[in-house]
Amino acid sequence: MPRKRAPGFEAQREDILAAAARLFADQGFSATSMNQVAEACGVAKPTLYHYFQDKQALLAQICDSHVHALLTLVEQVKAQQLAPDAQLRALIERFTRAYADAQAQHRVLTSEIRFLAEAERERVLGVERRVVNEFAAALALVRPELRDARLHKPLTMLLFGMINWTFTWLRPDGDLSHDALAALVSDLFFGGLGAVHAPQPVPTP
Amino acid sequence: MPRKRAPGFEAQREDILAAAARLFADQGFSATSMNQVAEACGVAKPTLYHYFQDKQALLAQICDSHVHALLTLVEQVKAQQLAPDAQLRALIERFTRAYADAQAQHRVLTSEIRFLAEAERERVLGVERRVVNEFAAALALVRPELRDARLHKPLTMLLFGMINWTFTWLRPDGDLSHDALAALVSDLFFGGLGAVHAPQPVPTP
DNA sequence: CCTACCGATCGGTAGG
DNA sequence: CCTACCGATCGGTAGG
Repeated sequence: MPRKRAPGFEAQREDILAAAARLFADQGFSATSMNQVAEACGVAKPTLYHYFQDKQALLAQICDSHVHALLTLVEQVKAQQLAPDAQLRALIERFTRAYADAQAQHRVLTSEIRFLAEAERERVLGVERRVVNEFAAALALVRPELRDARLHKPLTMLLFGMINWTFTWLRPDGDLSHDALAALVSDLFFGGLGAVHAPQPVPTP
Repeated sequence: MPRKRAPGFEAQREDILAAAARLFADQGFSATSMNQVAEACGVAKPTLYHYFQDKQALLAQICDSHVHALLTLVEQVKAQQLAPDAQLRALIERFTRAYADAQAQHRVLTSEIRFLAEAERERVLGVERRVVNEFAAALALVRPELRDARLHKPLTMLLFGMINWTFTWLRPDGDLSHDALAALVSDLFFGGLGAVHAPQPVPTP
C-alpha cells in the first residue's frame, strides 16, 4: 500500500530516466554510479533494477527515446509540405528548440552512445542516419547541385555541428535566447549555402 | 647500461601521452584504465607513475599541451599580418588541419576536460578563452558591426562547432579531404557572415 | 647506492 | 523496497 501517492510505475520510470540523463550528461556514463542515480531520484539502488535491467539499459532507453523524438520532429515538419527554404528553416528552428528542451538527453545521445553494446548502438545510429538523411534531402531541395557534388551530407553535418556544439557554450540564462540562436544559425547557414561552389560535379557513369 | 637504445625519458613520456590521448579519446577518461594505457605503450603500470604523478596528470598534460599548440597556431597566423578576410580564412584552414593532425588530443581537450580538477580545468579553459577571443577579434575585423551587435562570439562558437563536430562524422579515408573540408567551412562561414543581419545594435551608454 | 623498472598486491569501490 | 553482500577490477604503491 503506497504511503503518499499512487506509485505510478511509468512516472517513476520517467523520473529515473530524467535523473540518469542529467547525471550522464554532466559526468559521463562511466563516471556515474548507479548509487548516484538512485540518490538523485530518492530511491535505493536495488530499486533501479526493478525498472531497468542494468546500467546500459538506462542509457539505451535515453538514447532510443530521444533519437525517436528527433525523427518524429523531422516527420512533423515534412508533413507540413512547406516550400524548400521554409522547410529547412523550420527544421533548423525545431532542432535548436529540441536541444533547449531536452539538453541532457541530447548531450547523452551525442556523447555517450559509444558506451552502448553494438546492437543497441547500431539501432540508435540507424535512426540517427534517417534523421540526417531527411535533413540532407531537405537541403538538396534548396540547392540540388550540392547533392550532385556530394556536398549535401557534409553540409548537413556542419549544420548539426553548429547546433550540437552549443551545449559547450550557450548559457540558458545568457543574453542569447534559443530563438535568437535559431535565427542566427538559419541566417548563417542559408547565406553560406549561396556561397558554396560545387567544384567537381561528379558524373555518374 | 641500456640494452637496445638510449632510454630517452622525453621520448617515452611523449609515447605515453600519445597512447593515453588515443585511449581517452576513444573510450573516455573514466572508462580507460591505467593498465590499458600501460599496455598500449608496452610498459608495466608502475612505469607510468615514474613519468606522471597520477591519471589526472596525464589528462592535464594532454589538454595543456594541445590548447597551447592551438594558441601558438593563432599567434602564428596573427604574426603574418594578413588582411582581415585572409586572416580569418587562414585561421579556419589551420584549425581544420590541426584537428586532422591531432585528432585524439583535440577530442580529449573538448570532451574530457570536465574530469580535471578545478585548478587545472580553469587553467586550460583560460587558454581556450584566449584562443576564442583571438578568433572573435579576427571575425570582428571582417564584420565590425557584428561585434557591436554582440554576435561575434556566438558566431565564433558556431564556427568552432562546425570544425569540432567533424570528429563524429568525417572519415579520414573518406572522399572529403581535410583540405576540401577547410575550403567548405570557409566558403560556408564567409558566405553566411554576409547574410547575418545585426538586428539590435546595442548602444553602450 | 642510484636510476629505472617489474611482479605482486594494497585499500576502496564499482556494478549487480 | 532496504540491508547486506559477492566477484572483479579500479587507481596507486609496496618491496626487491
